[in-house]
Amino acid sequence: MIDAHSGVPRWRQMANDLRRRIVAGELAPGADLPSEARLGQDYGVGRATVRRAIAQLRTEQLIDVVHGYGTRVREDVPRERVAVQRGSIIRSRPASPDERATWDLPEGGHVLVVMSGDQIRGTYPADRTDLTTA
Amino acid sequence: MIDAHSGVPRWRQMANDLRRRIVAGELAPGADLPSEARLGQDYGVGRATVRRAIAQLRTEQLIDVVHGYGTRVREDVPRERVAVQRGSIIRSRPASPDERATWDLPEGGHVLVVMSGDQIRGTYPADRTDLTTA
DNA sequence: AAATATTTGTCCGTATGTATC
DNA sequence: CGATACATACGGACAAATATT
Repeated sequence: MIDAHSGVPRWRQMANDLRRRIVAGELAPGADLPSEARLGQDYGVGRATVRRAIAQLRTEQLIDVVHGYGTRVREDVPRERVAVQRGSIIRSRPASPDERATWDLPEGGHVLVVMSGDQIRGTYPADRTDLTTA
Repeated sequence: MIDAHSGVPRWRQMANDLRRRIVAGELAPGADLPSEARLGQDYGVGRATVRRAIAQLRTEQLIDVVHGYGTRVREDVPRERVAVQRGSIIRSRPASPDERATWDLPEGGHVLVVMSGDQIRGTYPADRTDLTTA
């Protein structure tokens, strides 16, 4: 499964393979991934490499990791719809540490910022919000 | 600077401190951060810990890292304004690997997706785009 | 052009701590 | 309490990209 001499880093080959299995539905939403130790055996790599691959899928928000439990394929969350006024400017940027704590956002989580002129009209967690321009 | 017994992981204390220095302007946009080796000496931690802190600031898109060169505080890029039609739905989600390659997005980079009904009207790199609801 | 130094990237092993079951 | 699993942290080694001499 892993070609150590392909020039592609092993952690990336591993992340690519896991991503493919997730997108294909082989690893369905809500399903548990094998443990880090098991993945290391399956792919023939050390734990640091496993964790690098897991970290990648995490920033892509394809999986959720729970300390002491394991790793799960992320399930779709119903998105709340927020109407924005005409003339608004909409921006997506990485959440600050405070914002991550406020909304329990994952690593790399973003927020949607709605502005009017220089005034900030609202800030919303990007992973569970859709903006509508009614 | 680092309290090994505070309960807060050392990499997080380090990331917090570097973030503070960046936001305060002590490390200005475009400025080079010290090398990993130097940071390790300054904070009294190993290289793995330095790299974990750096990775954090990277997902927060506060810094850019160039292989073989070093780490720089990210500079503000002018954002392109894209007008969206009334009735559109706007969503921000993590970029796929293909999208990251297309727009040269950093790890954890997002895209803004503009939809009308179930039709996708446009996809834009979130770090250099503002949407306007004219 | 070429060799050298610097710096980040990858990968491994090991140990210990902490959360969940 | 014990077993399992993820989190933190160190050390070492070599590869690859960049900059300098």
